Order: sequence, then structure tokens, then C-alpha cells
Amino acid sequence: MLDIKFIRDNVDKVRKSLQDRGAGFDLDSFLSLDEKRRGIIQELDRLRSEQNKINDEISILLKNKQNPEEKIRQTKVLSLNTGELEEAFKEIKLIFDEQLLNIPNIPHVSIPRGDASCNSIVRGWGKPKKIDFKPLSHIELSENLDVIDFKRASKITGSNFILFKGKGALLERALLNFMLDLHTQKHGYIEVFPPFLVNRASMTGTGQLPKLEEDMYRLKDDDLFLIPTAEVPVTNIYRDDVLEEDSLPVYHTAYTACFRREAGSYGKDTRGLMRVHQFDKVELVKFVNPRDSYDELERLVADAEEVLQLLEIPYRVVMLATGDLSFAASKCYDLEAYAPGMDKWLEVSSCSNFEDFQARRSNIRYRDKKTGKKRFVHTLNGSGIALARTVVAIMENNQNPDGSITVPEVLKKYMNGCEVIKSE
RNA sequence: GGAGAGGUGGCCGAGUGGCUUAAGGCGGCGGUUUGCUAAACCGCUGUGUGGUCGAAAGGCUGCACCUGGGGUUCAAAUCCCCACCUCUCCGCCA
Repeated sequence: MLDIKFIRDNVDKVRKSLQDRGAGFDLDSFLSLDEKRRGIIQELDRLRSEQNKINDEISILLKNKQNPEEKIRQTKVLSLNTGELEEAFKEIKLIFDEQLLNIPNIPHVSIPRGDASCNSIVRGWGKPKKIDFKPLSHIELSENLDVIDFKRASKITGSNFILFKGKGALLERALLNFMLDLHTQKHGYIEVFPPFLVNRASMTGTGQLPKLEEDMYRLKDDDLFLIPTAEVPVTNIYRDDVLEEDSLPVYHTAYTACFRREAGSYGKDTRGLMRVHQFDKVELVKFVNPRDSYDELERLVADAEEVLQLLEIPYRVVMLATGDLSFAASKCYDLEAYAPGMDKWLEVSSCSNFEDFQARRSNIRYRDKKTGKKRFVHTLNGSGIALARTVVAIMENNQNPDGSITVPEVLKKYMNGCEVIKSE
């Protein structure tokens, strides 16, 4: 969330941010609500102050064995007034807090203004392999090779779930191990394996709540949520903590399954692995000194890109425009892998700098060495990378005329030496 | 799932309704002493929020904060209810 003081002092900036994002938020009525809120605080504090004084006087009277009846009568009335005002304050605070949580982060100046059509392609890597036959889609390939069983996944759970089989399951597992090894051994991330279920406070801390409740799987009896991304549990590791400045930056990587209801997206990419309710992902999360966060973002993107480079999958890096930016992010790069079977660019990673937006919500701070003051860290995260669609890219890029799939060089050792996935 | 014990500042730990402005200790910061270090001694010590002064750093001032939420009372760390978390024992279990 944004700092209310910042909002008050920078109304124009916030207004422009809301416009650029196309967010429908009534800033003016929020500001007048804030004014009202502060008015009540002042009156409430005045009443309490008066009451505190009389209470002290009562204490002294009692100590001197004098009768405090008169004073007690006085403060009884006061207490009644305070109680009423407290009710009013509670009501207004509830609305105020919720509205504050619904104001999106301010987009960084470096990104294009406008909707998704204004997204800009920053760079590309690799060239699609020459495929001199009509390439199959991953759906056809995986059904022919019997490595994914879509029908039975539907039977077990429902549509848009996946049942990997045989070499398909092995490929999934190999990819996860390959990516975790790369990030821990080469890029310096510390691996964590967090819970897949989180509570409401964690979901609010990273910004999924209150806005996106209907997008998530929720366990009503326990008020827990299945995580839509490892970003949630991993960022919340340090909720309400104060880190030492010297310990920054902190890098974590985690494998988790991710669960998304994808409510309202039926009809879009609903076949195959494109948009599924459960997928595997290796996530990268950084907690950094605010001074460094934009350099850290570039390195984060590079770390995610290296996965695709080593897998030899052609991709492009897209800088999102203000209107396409997610709620909590101030700057975001998407990585899109090319899939020749579908002739589509698939979003396989999203790398964002949240500045102090999540840190303020989650109360993650560091102690400034010079001043001794606590300040909010900057948080960043990115997929490094998301699996289902990466599997699509691997299958479709590496397919052979006979319908088999060549295993990328770097994955061979993770697949017990298997070089080609073929019909058995 | 059942029974019990707990949750107090950065940490440990006292505190059963009003001199609590949260004792005492550890740690941290500053100082005295000192050839240097240590010890000893002295002083200081958190967070949030509102107002106000200031260019700022920050100052002054009010309020709130003893896990969270309700309640009782003129007054709650303290009494009552609910939730969450931790620990111990029992049960169940991969």
C-alpha cells in the first residue's frame, strides 16, 4: 500500500498513477474521508486526555483516603462520550483501511503509459529452429507420446488439471531440479520450501487480498488459501521483521505448486497446458536496500532469462505498460517463450519491483546503519520460471518429424540420461 | 481430537484493578577512568499515530500500544469471553 502521508503530499502524482493504470478509484472521496478520520482522532485524543487527567486525580484522592465520588461522576459522562466517538472512529477506520489497501502502486517513470498494446519489447533471444514439417501442438505431441493424460486429470479433479505420466512426469521433475540448482548454485539464492497454504494476513501482505479473493482457492473452515504463487509464503517469511542493513540483499528461491481458479477466463487458452488451475513454478524473491532495487530488478530478469537460454528456447523480454501492470508492481518485465506448434509467445515469467508497496503492507523493514532508524525494504520477485508453459515450449521447439521430442542438453543428467522422449 | 500450562519492549523476566511514567537484568548507544583493551561506574534507550515548529535532520506536545478481537469498570498488562500461536501429556496418523 501507499503511505497515507505520501498520498496527501502528492495528490497529483497519485491521481496520474490511477489514470495511467485505468484504475477506477475515487481519490477525492478518499481524501475527504481521511480528513474526517483525522478530525475524529483529534477530538478523541482530546477527550481521552481529559479523562486521563481526572483518572489521575481519582488515584490521588484514593491514596489520600478522600472521597472521589464527585470526580467519578464527572468522568462517567466523559467516558460515555468517548465510547460513542470510538464507535464512530472504528466505522470510519474500517472503510479507510480497506480503501487504502485498494490503491495500486505507482508505476515507475521509465515504463510506457497506456494499455497492453503499449507494452514494449525490450529485447529478444534466440531464433526459432527451422522446422521443415508442420509442427504439432504440445497437446497432440503429449497425447501421442502418452506423457500427459488430460482426460483422466479431468476425471480425478476437473477440467484444466494435468496428469503427467512416465517421461512427462520425469521432465517436470527434471526441470524443477535444474532450475533450483541453477539459482542456488550459480545465482546465490537460498532455497526454501514453504507451506502451500497461507492465512489471510499473508495474502493481504503481498497484495492478493482484498482485491483478488475470488481468484483463489479458499478453505472456508480454516480461512486458509492455496497459494497462487510462492511469492506469497516466501515474501511473508519476513513479515513484521526488522532485518539488519548488512544482511541485505536477501535472495530466496522456492519450488511450489501454484493454484489459480482462473474464474472468468473460460474460453481463453483453455486447451492443453496453457491455462491450468495447478502448475509448478520456481520462484525468485529478493529483499533489498531501496537504493539498489532497480539494479536488482535487471539482475532478476537476467537470472530468469538464463533458464530459457540454457534450455535453448527462443524468447523475448516485454516491459509492461502502466495499464497492464499488476496491482502491487511499479515496474514489471514479462518473459515470453516462443511455441512454434501454436505459433504463440507464451508468458513464462513475470519479474517485478514492488518498491516498498508490499513491505509496507507486510511491515518488512531494515535498520539503517547510519541513523539506526527502521525503514521499509524493497521487495522483488519473478518466476524463474513457470513450468506448464515451459513444457509446452520445450515440446514444441524440440519436436522431431517422427513425433519424438529431443531432451534439452542441460536436462539430460536430470533425466537419467534420457535423450529423446519417444513412443514406447 | 482431548487435558493442562503459557504469550509482557531488540532479548530474558517481574508484575491479581488506581505513584506502572511496565521493576530488575541482558544487549545497544553515549560518557568517566585508561598507554591500549577489558572491567568498573554514570547517563540514555521501543513502535505507531494526530497536532505543531523546522528547508531538512529533528524538536515540542497529545493519544494509542503488554499476541489479536470483544466485554466489565470512572479506571485493565491485571478481571471475563472468543480467536490465533507456543509448550507439555494423551489419542490418532504418513
